[in-house]
Amino acid sequence: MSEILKVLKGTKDILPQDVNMWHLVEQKADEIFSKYGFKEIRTPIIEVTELFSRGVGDTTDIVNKEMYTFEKSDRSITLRPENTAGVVRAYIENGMSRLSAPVKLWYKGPMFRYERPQAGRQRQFHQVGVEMFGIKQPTADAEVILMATNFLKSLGLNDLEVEINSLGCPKCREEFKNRLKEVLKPYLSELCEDCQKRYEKNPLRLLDCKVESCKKIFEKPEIQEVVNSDFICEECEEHYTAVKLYLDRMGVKYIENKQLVRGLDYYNRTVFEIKSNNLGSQNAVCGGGRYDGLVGQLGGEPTPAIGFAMGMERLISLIPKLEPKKLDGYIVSEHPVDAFLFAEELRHEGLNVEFDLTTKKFSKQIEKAAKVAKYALILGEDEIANHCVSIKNLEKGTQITVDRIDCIKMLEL
RNA sequence: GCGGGAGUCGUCAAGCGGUCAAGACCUCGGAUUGUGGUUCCGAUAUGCGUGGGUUCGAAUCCCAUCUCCCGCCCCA
Repeated sequence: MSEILKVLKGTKDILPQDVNMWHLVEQKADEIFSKYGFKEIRTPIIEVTELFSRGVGDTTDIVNKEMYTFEKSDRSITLRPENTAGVVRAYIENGMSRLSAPVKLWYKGPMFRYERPQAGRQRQFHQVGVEMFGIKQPTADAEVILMATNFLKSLGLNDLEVEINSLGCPKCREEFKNRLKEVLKPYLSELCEDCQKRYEKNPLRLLDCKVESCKKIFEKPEIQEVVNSDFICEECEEHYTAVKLYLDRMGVKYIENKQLVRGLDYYNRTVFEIKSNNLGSQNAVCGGGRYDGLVGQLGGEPTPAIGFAMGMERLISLIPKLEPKKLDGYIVSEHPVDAFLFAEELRHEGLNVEFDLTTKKFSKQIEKAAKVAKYALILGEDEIANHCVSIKNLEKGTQITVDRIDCIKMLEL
């Protein structure tokens, strides 16, 4: 197969037989998010590169090695690797801070990351996500998490686990980082290469290293003490406790996971993930958290905010396949003009109808009808002469002949 | 970016150095000249991811490359 006949690595065609799954996810997103007052927003797929380096954070892998970036008329442009930065940009640029808080937005669409593809990970993938601006109270955190679980339930996904954690605010997190670095300093040379990098870049990520030798070091009592200490300040603690209380009252089951550290720099306080055991190693279907500093950091009025994103491919892989939809009717006739006219008539009435464009033999047309439609609509000599149609129910095998005017009523039954 | 496995018709697959590359499903045509989903017959890979090499001979061996899968990393 020549190069031009292959999709690019890490990209996929979404084929007709799977599109109904995508529609289902999109339609449920619209339905559920609307119930909570979220409005859809569509932002461009390309943005100025700096939006991501400043927004997502230039210590992250996403920005450092995974962006599709190119130059055009002296500007550095990037295919969005995620959509929070873009939505925040739109929020600021369109003056949405003047709107009455909360401003609740949701989006869906393709994202691009130059990564090594594997199960549940593509270079072009799709996310549905939400962002809520202007509410610092823990009710916002709880509402967003609750909505995420309800959305997943509406797709029939029940055996998922919600994990939550609090990263504290910049102040208390900084203190924690320093304490962590201090206690790890003596072992720095024993840590794996990645951890040594993380030590400088993002010490919080050290905690979920999978290398055995690192794990052993982290098990040392003096380190465990720091890891398990409740480093977050009183205000953050209060916020976190309230979030958990609301979740408890709303019946949302969750697991607290102190190791849960999201990879994007902008998060603070509440972070959460929703995981499935049926996804292999890329097991998160949803990830999100609070990012109170981002709007200000990008040049807007400081505005608290919280959101999440879900991987649509991962969602769809968890949903049982839907049966493809059949046509309402397939017109069987050896007289193309009559078939054509009748098909159009029915289409105008809102029915999905096809007829045989090649005028094959009668029995072949019936066979085709049985494959693609619920009813065969037979227009033979007699029917044409009497302006009627024979309707054959292809599941039951029954057949009746009616006046064409009554056909639509019959099909709707 | 780093490890491991795999690539034979649209799909699932047999073949593992020596005729014409099994078979099944799908698709198409016929048996059936106005009635299908059962049955029967027939068609469909000068080709075995791609490019080199070894050999009298290669889908089968070797090298490279691409892609997919699994793990690491990272994340949705």
